[in-house]
Amino acid sequence: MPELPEVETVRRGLEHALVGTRVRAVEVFRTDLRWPIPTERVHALVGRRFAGAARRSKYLLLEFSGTPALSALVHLGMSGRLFVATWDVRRPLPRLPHEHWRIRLGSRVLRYVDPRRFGALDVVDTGDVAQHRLLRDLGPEPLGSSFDGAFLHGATRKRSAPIKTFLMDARNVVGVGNIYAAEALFRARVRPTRPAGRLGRAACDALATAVRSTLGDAVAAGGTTIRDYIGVDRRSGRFQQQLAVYGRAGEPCPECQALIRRLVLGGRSTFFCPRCQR
DNA sequence: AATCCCCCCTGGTTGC
DNA sequence: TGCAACCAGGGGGGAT
Repeated sequence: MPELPEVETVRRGLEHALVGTRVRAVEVFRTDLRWPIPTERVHALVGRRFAGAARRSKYLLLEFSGTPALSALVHLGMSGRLFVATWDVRRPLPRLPHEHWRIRLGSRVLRYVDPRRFGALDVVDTGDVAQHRLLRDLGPEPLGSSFDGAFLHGATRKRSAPIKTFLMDARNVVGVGNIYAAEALFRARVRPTRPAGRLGRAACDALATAVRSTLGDAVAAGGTTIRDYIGVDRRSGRFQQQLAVYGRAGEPCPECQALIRRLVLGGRSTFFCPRCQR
C-alpha cells in the first residue's frame, strides 16, 4: 500500500496527534509479522514520552525520550495501517480485525492493522537506528539534496537492469514504489524497460526531476488512495486523481491519446505510454 | 556485484 | 451463485 508519500503523510499525522504524550501501555496481539515482534523491547517503551516521528525510506521511526532514548521502527508493508483514536479508559477497546499491536499514549491509542502481515515492528536504541540492518544499506532519499541527475547518471552506469527496476531498488534510491516509479517515468518520458545504463545525462536530469516532483506532489496531496490506504485520521489521499498512467492500461494517454500499456517487470505491473515514453 | 525469481499473507475482483 | 485464478501500493533472501 504505502510508498514514500503515504508514509510521510502518516508520519506527519502521528506527530500532529501524539507529540508529547506518554506511553501508558503496550499490547501485542500477535508477533508473527514479517519478522517476529520483540515483545519485551516493545514493552520497554512504557513510561516514555513520544518525542517525534522521523522517516527513513518507507520506515517510520517513532522516537521516545528516556535513557537511552528508544525508537520504534515501523514498516507498513503492503497492507499496514496506523490509526490514532481516543482511548476511553472506562471502556474496553475491542481488537479490530487484523489489529496486531497497539500503544496507548496519554488519552489516545495508536493501533496497527495489517491483513497481509508484511509489515514490521522493532524497537532499538535511537543512537543505533542508522546502523539497523534494515536501514544501513539504503540509498539516498529522493527528496534530499543528494538525489539529482548527476547522482542518477553516475549510479546507473554499467547497469543493465530496466530503469524502473533500478528506481524501485532501495539500495539505489529509497521510497519509489510501483505507483510513483510509473508516474515519474511518464513525466520524464522515459520507457520503463530502458536499461538504466543507457540513459544519457539529459534523461537522468529529467528523471531525477520527475521523481522529485511526483513524490512532492503526492506528499502535498496526502498520498494516493487506490484500494485501502488512509491516513491516521482516516482521511483518504488525493493523488490518485493525478495518476497519468498507473492502473490505466487501455485508457488514452493524457498527453497524446495513445493507449496506455501494461507489462510486467520484476514481477510488478508496469504502466506506460508507448508513444510518449521512449 | 548485479540480476532474477520466489516468497511471505489475506482479501478483493474477475472470469468462467 | 460458486469457485478458482489472478492481482495488489513491499522488499528480503537465496540462487545464478
